[in-house]
Amino acid sequence: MPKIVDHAQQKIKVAEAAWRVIRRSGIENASVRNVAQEAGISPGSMRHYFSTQAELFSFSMNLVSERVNQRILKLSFERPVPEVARDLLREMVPLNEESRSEMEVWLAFTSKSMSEPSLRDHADRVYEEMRQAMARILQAMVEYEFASDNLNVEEEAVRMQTYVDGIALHGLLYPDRMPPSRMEKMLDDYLASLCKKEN
Amino acid sequence: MPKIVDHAQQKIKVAEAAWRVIRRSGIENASVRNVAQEAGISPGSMRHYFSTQAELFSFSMNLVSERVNQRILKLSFERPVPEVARDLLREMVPLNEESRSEMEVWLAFTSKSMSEPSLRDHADRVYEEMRQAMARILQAMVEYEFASDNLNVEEEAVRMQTYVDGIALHGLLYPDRMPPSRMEKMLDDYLASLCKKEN
DNA sequence: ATTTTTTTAATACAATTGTGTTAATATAAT
DNA sequence: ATTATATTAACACAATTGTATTAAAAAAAT
Repeated sequence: MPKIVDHAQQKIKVAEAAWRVIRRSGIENASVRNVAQEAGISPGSMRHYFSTQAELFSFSMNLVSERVNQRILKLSFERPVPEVARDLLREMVPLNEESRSEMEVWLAFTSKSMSEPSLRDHADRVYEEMRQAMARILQAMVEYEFASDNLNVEEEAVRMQTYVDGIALHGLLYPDRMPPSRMEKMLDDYLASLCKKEN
Repeated sequence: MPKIVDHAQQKIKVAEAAWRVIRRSGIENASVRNVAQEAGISPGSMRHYFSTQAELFSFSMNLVSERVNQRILKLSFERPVPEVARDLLREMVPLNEESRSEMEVWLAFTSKSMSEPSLRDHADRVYEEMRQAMARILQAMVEYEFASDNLNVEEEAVRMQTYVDGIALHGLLYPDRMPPSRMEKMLDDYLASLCKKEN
């Protein structure tokens, strides 16, 4: 009957507008009206897709992690494990404008999640998923004998995540001293250090 | 003549109230009125110490880094370099409630600084100071032959800072998997890796 | 005790916020 | 063309925001 618009697509359009507002002016300026204007629709209209601001934030935060997830799942796993590991880690630091944008927004949401339990749940879930992905690739490195079987996989996964997130944070905040080339080198060096037996 | 109150002390009292509000409810709720109430004074009264909210934020952010600085300067430097290095790094991660509180607030300000140039300047300055402190301790480790003189001090300082900030971030956000004991171990392991010659 | 000056309290104001409500519009099926 | 309905625009409302102003209160010097 009426004007059929892709509901899901429209929500994504609005969420991406929210990202742009957050990047440009901070999450404290991501008001309903500002996001609607950025999305090119009326504020009242936006309420049709997100009846509350909390919903919009939750959806926008979810969409960030989903995008990263999709890129990771799109990686080819039919390759030597070290190559897969390298590409996996590279998806978790801001190497290009797209991932940089996502991670700036992610940092804003993560920071807000410290005092917002609803966002906190999602942040924790994503943290766990990432850690598990890292544990799996480490396990594979051990099984294919690229890494020593002395390696404590679970413990190393936490260390890896800490290391990678440190690189990502500095890549975001201090890109002059931590440009993409430096991030890649630090990731490569780290993976190389894992490949030496008996570390 | 009139009621003499320690102006500087009062500003600190207000800034610390701002910290508590930021920790409890996020920086977006650190309004003039909320902070004044937390400090136990009237909103109009607070304007005598901070005529604008931007001033309050700037002062509060400065106070955080000053506290960390003061603790670092209070360290005894008349000791074996590796001990000094260990204690220096331990001041840069949330090992106790005091530093945890400071760093939670610091993360909030740092995150806000991404879209607030005024705060950004201070964040960058502190980043440089910390990196230089790390470079100095690394230089000392080389000079006293605890570390190989092959070590590129400036490059390693960036790596060290990235590593330490990663630990601090995970200590803040995921204290279950990154408790103080784990942070200490990761710092110790890192320093030990520097002490092996020819790395 | 009086005076001087800092500090506080109380209000005011326009702007912006999140959230509702309601009337108008546009679109696709009949 | 008519109709049914999804979509939009416009406005309303109370709450909160930063900032400003003004009168009351408090305290220390004389």
